[in-house]
Amino acid sequence: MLTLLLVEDDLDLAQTLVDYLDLEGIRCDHASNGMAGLELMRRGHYDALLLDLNLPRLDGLSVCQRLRTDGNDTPILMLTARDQLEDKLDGFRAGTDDYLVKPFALQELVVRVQALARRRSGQAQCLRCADLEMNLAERSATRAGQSLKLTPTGWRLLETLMRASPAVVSRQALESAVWGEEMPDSDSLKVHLFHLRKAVDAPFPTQLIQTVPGHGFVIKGPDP
Amino acid sequence: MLTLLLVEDDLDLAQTLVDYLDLEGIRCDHASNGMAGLELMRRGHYDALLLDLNLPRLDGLSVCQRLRTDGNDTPILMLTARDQLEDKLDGFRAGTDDYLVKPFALQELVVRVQALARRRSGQAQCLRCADLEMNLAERSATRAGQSLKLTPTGWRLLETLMRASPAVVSRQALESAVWGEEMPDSDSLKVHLFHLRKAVDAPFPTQLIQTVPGHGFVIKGPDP
DNA sequence: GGAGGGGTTAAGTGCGGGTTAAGGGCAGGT
DNA sequence: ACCTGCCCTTAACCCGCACTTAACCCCTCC
Repeated sequence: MLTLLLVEDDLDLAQTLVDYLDLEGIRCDHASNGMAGLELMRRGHYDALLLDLNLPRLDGLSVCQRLRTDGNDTPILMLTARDQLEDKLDGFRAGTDDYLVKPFALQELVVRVQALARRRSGQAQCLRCADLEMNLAERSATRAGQSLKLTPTGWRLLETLMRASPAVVSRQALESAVWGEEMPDSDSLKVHLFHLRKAVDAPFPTQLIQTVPGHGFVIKGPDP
Repeated sequence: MLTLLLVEDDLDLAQTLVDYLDLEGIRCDHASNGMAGLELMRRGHYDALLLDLNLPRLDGLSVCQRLRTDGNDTPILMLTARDQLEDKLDGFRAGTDDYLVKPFALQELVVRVQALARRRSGQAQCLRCADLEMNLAERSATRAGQSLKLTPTGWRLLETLMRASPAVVSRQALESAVWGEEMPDSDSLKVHLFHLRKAVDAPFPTQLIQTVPGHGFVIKGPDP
C-alpha cells in the first residue's frame, strides 16, 4: 500500500485528490502550505510527493530544492497550471521526477505516481551499507548480525545518512533533517553523532561514519 | 555520460533527436523497428530507452511489455502522437516510466530522460576538466584516478574554477565565491591557490590551474 | 632601476570537531 | 503523586588543522 504526501493549497482540489486516491487504495496525507509540507517530509517517510507550485509560505520549487539538498530522494511529481516550457525546465532543474499540467485526468496522475513508486520500491524497506542494515518497517538496525540499540534521534541521524549514502550530508542538511526548522541553540549534533558512533562504530574494527571536515558527514558505501 | 537507445521508425525525426542529444553530451544508439530495438536492449546496457509506439515488426507497447517480463527494468520513456488518456494508461500498464506526446520540445525530452537516468543510477553530479574530476555528492576529487586531499577552502576554489571553465575567473569573483561578503584583510587568495596547486597540479606533468596576469585564473578545458 | 603583481614560505591563532559531564524534562511504573 | 530511568540539551574542555597574516623573493613591465 502506497503512502503519499500531497502539498496543495486549493482545499477543494486536495479533497478531491485524496478521495480519489483512497478509492485506488492509496493513502495520502495533506499539507496546505510549503513549510508544513517540508516539515512533514522531513519527519515521515512517503513513497512519493505530489507538489503544487503556487503555495503560500514557501513555493513548490523551493520545497523541491530544499528536499534535494537535504539528500531526500523521494520521488516528486509536480502538479501545476504552469504549462510553459521554461516552467517545466525549472521544475526538473529543481530536482522533480515528473511534471503534470493542470487540469489533468485523475487516472493519469495515479498511473504516473505508481510508475514512480514502482521504481523506488526496488529499494524496499531495508537500507544497507556494508554490514550495517536498517529495517524501516521493524524499526530495527543490525551491524554484522548484532542488533543495535538506537535512540530516536540517533535513528533519524542514521536513516538520513544511509539514505544519502554514498553522498556526503552537510551539517546543515543533517540538522534540518533531524530538527526541521527549530534547531537547538547549541551544537548538539556533535553530541548525538558521538553517541551514534559509540553505538554503531565503536564495537567494530571499521568506522563507517566518517567526517568530512568543514562540511559534513558520510556513511561509507556500498549500499546497493 | 549517458547512453540511450532510441527506437523510432521516422528516420528524419530520429536523426534530429540523435543530433540534439549529442549536443547535450548524451550518446544515443538507434533502431528503426521493434524487433531490432528489443534485440539491442537484450544485448547491451542502456541508461534509458526512448520508445516510439507506432513501429514496424513489433509495436512499442509490446516491446515494453516484453522487456518487463524479461525482468529488464531500464527506464523507458514513450514518445508518441497518441494523446488520448486511454493510450497513456495503456503505456503505463505496459510498464513505461514516462510518456511524452508528440510534438514535444527537445529540451523537455532531455530533462525528462535525465530525471529518469538520475534516479536509476543514482549517479552523482560530476564536474570534469581533462583528467580532473569532482564528485559533488561524495565530495571527492580525483586526478588521473588518484584521489586528491583538499581543504574546505581549496574545494570551494576548485569548484568555482571548474564550474566556470573554460572561462577565466577574475580575482574578485573568486574571492567573493569563496568568502562571500566578508573578505579577509590581506591577500590570502594567493596562498590558498598555492596550496591548491600543490594538491592538484604538483604531482602531475600538466598544470591545469593557470594564471591570467592582471585578470584572474582559469582551469583548462575540456569540461563536458 | 623601481614598482607592482604574483609565487613561496613559515608562524600564530582561532575554529571545527571529539569527548565528557551535569542538569532538566518526559514517560512509565509503583 | 512520587520515583526512576532515559534521552535530549547545554556547557566546558582539549586537540589538531586550516586559515590568516606577514615577510621575502622573483619576474615583468613601465
